[in-house]
Amino acid sequence: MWALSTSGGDTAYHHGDLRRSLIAAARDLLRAGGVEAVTLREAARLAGVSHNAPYRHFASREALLAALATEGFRALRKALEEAGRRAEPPERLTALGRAYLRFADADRATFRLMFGGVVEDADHPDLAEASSATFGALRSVVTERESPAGAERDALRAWALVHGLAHLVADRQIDAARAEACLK
Amino acid sequence: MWALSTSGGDTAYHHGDLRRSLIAAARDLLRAGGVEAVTLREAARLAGVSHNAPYRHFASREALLAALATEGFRALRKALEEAGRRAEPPERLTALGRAYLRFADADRATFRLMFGGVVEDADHPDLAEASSATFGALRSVVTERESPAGAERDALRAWALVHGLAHLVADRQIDAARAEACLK
DNA sequence: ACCTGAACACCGTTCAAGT
DNA sequence: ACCTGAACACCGTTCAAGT
Repeated sequence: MWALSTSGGDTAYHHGDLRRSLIAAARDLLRAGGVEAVTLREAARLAGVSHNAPYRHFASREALLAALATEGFRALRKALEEAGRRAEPPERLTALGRAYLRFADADRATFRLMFGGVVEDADHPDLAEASSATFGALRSVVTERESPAGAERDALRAWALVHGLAHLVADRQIDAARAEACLK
Repeated sequence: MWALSTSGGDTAYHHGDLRRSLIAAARDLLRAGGVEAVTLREAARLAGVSHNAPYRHFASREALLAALATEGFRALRKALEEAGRRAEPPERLTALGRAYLRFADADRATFRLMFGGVVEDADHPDLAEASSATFGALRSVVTERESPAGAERDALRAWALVHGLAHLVADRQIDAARAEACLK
């Protein structure tokens, strides 16, 4: 009866897309109401399945949150890499900073989930990998022009400045334009 | 029968200390398990009252969280002011930065609650006031030595740097000593 | 004033069962 | 494999009632 539904719309999750549907639903909940609004039962409801079906794809609510954070780190990494490709060394660092700030501004809730401490990296290997790959992309650009003494400290300072600005933007304490003006 | 208990220990909350007991209990829960571990029912249990008694002092769970964040901002402000009093202008800014980082390191969970976006400043007047008073204390020191063009941007940069370092410390991505080394 | 117990609509998670 | 319904122990919040 629904053997044909693979190709058609509403019931696609019956054939392997439930994971994706749940992540999409959870992302909507996150953006609308923050971490505390993300519940397995509501995500299941939005995906049109029973409250129990999510456990076929996520071991726990935290695993679903970890998947959202993982996707966030991948998207941020992609944005950083694209910004890096579009600029040459003197301005490259600024371009990455701008991409970082735009990410935080465009998806505040995901940014907060990524850095809010609700999901522990250590408990979710995919998340740990995505997060360190993102920092690797950032670090390689931040250190590319320096090697003398103090380089490591300068790199950390640059990272902290951008990260702090991003948090202030995500918290709506300053706006994105003022933050970008600080990138020099 | 318990008319005398005002002066004595366990049942003091029956006479006006319940609010304080609940905050203390909530603080323990926050430090032990993060925001999501703070529940009204568990705080009530720790304080030795029925699950319903907290509503005499807090309109909602969020109001209890707001009280914790408010106390956090007051403690941070006090730490910043003391640091400022103990140092003179050239080093004063660094001293404040150090105090900020030590606060984030010593009470990561509270720092995250204060800046994690779970409680909205706008919904809690006391919190809004405590938070802006804290930023005022910071801002006055950050701008005291400069007035020429670019001063506002430099002040924001200094704030963002310290704030970013503090988040990285709270997230355990760098340790407090490395962060302090970045304050110059 | 401050506290209690029962009640309601939610959660996350587990289990036995259906296709 | 993937999904369902019932069940359990939790929540936040409200209400009627006790002292």
